[in-house]
Amino acid sequence: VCTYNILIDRLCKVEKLNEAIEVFDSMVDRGIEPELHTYNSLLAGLYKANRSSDAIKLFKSLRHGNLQPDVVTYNVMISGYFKHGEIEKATELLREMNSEGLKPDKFTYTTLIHFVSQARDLKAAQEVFEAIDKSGPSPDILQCITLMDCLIKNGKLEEARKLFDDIPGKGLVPDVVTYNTMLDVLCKNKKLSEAKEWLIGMEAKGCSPNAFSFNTVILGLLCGNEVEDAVRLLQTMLERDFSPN
RNA sequence: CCAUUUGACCA
Repeated sequence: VCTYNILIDRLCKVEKLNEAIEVFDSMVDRGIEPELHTYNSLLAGLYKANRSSDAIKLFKSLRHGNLQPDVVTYNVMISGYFKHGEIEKATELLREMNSEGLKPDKFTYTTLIHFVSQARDLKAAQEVFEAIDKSGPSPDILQCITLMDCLIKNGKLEEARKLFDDIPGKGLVPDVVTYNTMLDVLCKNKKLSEAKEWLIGMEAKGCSPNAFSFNTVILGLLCGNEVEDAVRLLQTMLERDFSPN
């Protein structure tokens, strides 16, 4: 069974979905019970291939079987619905998961914030965030980032900065992505020199920049006509085996 | 010490 799970998962990742399904079927034919992981992998694969109807079918067959969907299963389904704009279905699933006594976890929350931020519903995003802040376990760093991103996209750059300053106060440590998000803020704000300082500063704090960091700053420099610096950064980037974009 | 599944940042 382990072998099958790995196989199916790998096939999904390589986007050889049909083969994954074949393997899945042959598993069933042999009387091997797929476990929840198997379903979850397959569901995620189906959504990546935009085959939501198949995913829904699979989800239903799972529930009619003797397996209980777990939080992961719901998360996959919910984000899948969101991606296809089926908001009502997604919220319906949320309710359902509550009634089954399953608690939304940080993945669920991040998905929620992400979605409302895409809908440019800043208020809703902040509400979700505050709800998490109060009720649940301390907000995940990803939730802060997602909210920051939402603020940026709505032009509230200063608030995004403020949120960043709050992060250490919540007992969270800014990670690479947090820095990347801030770099993005600074570039969009035309604070290029600050962005460059941050790029150096984050490294000094033991947080090595990744390809995203470089891409963000290089792009910012180019927009600000600081081509020379951009080129210099590009070279640094190549020295570190990052591929430019 | 290690099998597999879901969320975030540039483009």
